[in-house]
Amino acid sequence: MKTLKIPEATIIRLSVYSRHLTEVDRKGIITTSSGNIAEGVGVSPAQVRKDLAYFGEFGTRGVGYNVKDLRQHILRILGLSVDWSVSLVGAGNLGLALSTYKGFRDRGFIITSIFDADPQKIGTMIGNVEVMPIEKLIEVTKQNHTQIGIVTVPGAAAQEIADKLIKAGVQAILNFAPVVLNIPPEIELRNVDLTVNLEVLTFNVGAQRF
Amino acid sequence: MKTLKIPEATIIRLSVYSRHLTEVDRKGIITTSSGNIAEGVGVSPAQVRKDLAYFGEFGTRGVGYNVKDLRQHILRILGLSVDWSVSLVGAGNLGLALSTYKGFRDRGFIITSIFDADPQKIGTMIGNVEVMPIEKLIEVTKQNHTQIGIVTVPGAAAQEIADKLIKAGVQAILNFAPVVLNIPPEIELRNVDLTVNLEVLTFNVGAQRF
DNA sequence: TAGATTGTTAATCGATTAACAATC
DNA sequence: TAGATTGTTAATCGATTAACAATC
Repeated sequence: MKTLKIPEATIIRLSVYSRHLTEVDRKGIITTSSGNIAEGVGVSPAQVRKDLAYFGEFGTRGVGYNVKDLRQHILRILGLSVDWSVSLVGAGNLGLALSTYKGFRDRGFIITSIFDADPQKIGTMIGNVEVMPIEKLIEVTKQNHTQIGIVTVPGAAAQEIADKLIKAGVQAILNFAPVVLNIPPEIELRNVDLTVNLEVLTFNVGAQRF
Repeated sequence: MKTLKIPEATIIRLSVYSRHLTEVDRKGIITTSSGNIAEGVGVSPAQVRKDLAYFGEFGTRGVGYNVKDLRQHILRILGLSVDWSVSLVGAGNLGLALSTYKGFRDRGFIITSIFDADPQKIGTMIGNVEVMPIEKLIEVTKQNHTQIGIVTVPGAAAQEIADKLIKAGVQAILNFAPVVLNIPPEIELRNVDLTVNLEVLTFNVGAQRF
């Protein structure tokens, strides 16, 4: 099996392209080009073609790309031709926000279970999902064959929760806790670090100092 | 003025190093090394030294780094030796979560005003900040000399809000709306794209296909 | 001094950009 | 055919890693 390594930046851009194509399709436009896409998302046309070239030939020389087709191809590449079951751990404000975030369901991410340590929260409903105690995390996540865990607990609890999620068989974790998690290499991990993002901004605002 | 360009990846890592050093300092440890830091945050020692070398010499050969000193140096580099005023626009669940996020205040990011388009929300309090109408955004943000805007409105409204923030004089925008914003080059912009992050995970989980 | 660890240079690796032949 | 646009190769640019002299 060919394991050509693909830049992560390419994957991020593909996700953005697909969202752009959804918009373009909604406008009823049939055909587009690397130049159009590039303009729509703020990259170069060569970048668009290079990114797509990792996965095949989706266009027609002299013509461009069929919008619907290309969109479908990219969704399939990203693994979005099927739904994904997600366990969310930590029903604080951020967990609540993510649980009710429309964008996830639109892309096929279904939050099938929510867990929290706070007895006050257990049994309450978020959307149509009941908040369950952490003690049920492994059992329920296993039962649902859930592939993805989202961690929105405080930093101090995050490693323990990640360990439980992995024990429950998830293949990927999206971590919002501001800590470096220790995770076996076969588990996919991404960190969304809210303060780090602000700090890149403040560095750049003052960057003329260097 | 020397304008040595510094990789964005370096800035992100510096932020993580500083957080790690806060922990180490809390444990009462006086001296550390690039090897210790590297182990703590999951990078190589050479990477740590290289990142620091962009900004000066902070260590002692044969000895290592003073924890408190290095932490302070990094915070200053990141622009965190002063507080930053933040305007948050969009008081939905995500806006609420960010408004009450302890981690921001801990690093010197003070949310000084919150705006929303929903008349139902206007006048309600989030923490000790009153939700104001969008019509007041420019005036209040200017008055406060706010440097940073956080956008947590729906995608369709995001560009308009970004324009207003820029008109109000912010220097940086953290955008959570899943759209590509059009922003003048002198304004710093970072996008936190929640679905894109999940999609990088699903791609990687299925990546053996390529 | 001997051992440890930095700061820095050179080598490697990887990603982006530019150019253009292929082809609709 | 002439014009347009892809797919792909080569050139460039940038970031990471490895190695080591400096030095505490």
